[in-house]
Amino acid sequence: MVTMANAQILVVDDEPDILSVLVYHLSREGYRVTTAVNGQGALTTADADRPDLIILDLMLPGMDGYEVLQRLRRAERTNSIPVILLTARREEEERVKGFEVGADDYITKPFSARELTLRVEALLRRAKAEPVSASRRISVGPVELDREGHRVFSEGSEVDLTPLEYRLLEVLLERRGRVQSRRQLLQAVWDTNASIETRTVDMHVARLRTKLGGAAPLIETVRGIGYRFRALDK
Amino acid sequence: MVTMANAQILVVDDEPDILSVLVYHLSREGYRVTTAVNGQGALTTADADRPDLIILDLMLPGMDGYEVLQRLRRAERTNSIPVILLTARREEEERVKGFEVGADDYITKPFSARELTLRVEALLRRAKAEPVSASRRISVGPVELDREGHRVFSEGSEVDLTPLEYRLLEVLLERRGRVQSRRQLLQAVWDTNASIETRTVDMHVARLRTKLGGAAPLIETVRGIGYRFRALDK
DNA sequence: CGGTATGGTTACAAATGCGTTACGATACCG
DNA sequence: CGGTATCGTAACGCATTTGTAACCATACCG
Repeated sequence: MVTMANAQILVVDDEPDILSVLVYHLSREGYRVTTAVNGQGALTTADADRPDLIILDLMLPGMDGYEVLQRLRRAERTNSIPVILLTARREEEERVKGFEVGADDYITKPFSARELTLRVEALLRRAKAEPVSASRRISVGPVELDREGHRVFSEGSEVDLTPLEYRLLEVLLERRGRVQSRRQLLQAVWDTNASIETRTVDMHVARLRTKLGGAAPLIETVRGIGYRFRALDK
Repeated sequence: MVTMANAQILVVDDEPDILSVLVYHLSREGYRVTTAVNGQGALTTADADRPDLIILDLMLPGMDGYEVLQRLRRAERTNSIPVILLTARREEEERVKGFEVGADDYITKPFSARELTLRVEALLRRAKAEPVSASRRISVGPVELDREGHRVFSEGSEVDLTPLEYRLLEVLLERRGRVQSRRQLLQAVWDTNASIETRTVDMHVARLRTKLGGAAPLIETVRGIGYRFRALDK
């Protein structure tokens, strides 16, 4: 199976054994693999090579995985690259923290080769399928957006949005699962570099949230970074 | 080639020579042909026989071709019959006036048999194909639009619309459920890119709304975007 | 535990969009 | 040639939308 052939993957781990296992499996699947053994190297390589996916161990000497992820997410060149966190700890707390900082998926050690490739494939597929920009209808979880009719539904019933809220939701849905910085959202929603406070984004996100309703927050806050629409479907 | 075999064509001309030539060529192509030699006869025959096509000479004794055409268009039973105007004059002005009154095509004398049959075939084909793409009758909620009769009904009773209002409604109905920007409507209703203010659309939408009546607004405003006819049925 | 940063929430003035009315221009008709 | 219908534009006012500031709640940090 040559699913997402030729995708480039950056693997970050300081333990040689794990690193070599990862490289072996991924290469065997046909991926181009680059490596880094610490946070600084990971950031440099990510910025330079712009890999399609990053597999990041949380336990690193010096700068730990969370911080690496945070920095990746802060930089616009790298903040939309899917990241899989790798950790020995299975605790719920870790997962939550990881997702909050902007991870896309999680693998706990020990892992099977099958699990690894499945998750890698899933993420690459999602990233590739992302350009739904042209589709007439976007449907994510309980939210539906009908472009032709310019209407939005949440759990079946129509939601009345202002033009700006509509655009904001549209952008978030198009880029669901990926953290968007306030500046990115400003650029996408408010078009050109309008001189608008980044805090204004918060406002409209809040309004959107209440209008969309629902118990679980569909639009998640990634502290220090920005916002992200939960990737539920697929 | 027996393209649109068995179609019935009414030929209206007062000059025996031309009339016989027309009848000859058309009969040879397999069409059923009836004739009239003046306006009054043309109208009577058209109303009685409901031909599939009318070839109408502009120069007629008494009631001239324009008037015949105008009357054909006003009568519900005949106003959707394709008409080819026949004239000796090639002037642009004549063509324009003819099309304005509702002609579908134009043939200038002298004409070749080939030109005649080509145009006849083209029109018949178009008329026949039409009901496939555009139905003769659109019915959405309480509103009915009858293309044949060029009439509009709201909750059963007829509504008197100006030509422009009719066209606007037609476009909105055809694209019901989809938002149309003012610019899109301008293009669709006013045809060519006439230099018309987008706000003018609002005007006519407002007029349409009041004429259509009804409690719930059938034509919805999508703030910042345009208008949309409510998609009720299906 | 305070203190600080970050995000959520509320309030409000300014800007914008739209419905409406009025009116002039033009075409059509008797 | 006056009368009528149709249409495009301008102008006014109301309602909604929206950006900002201010204040409150919570998370993070030592």
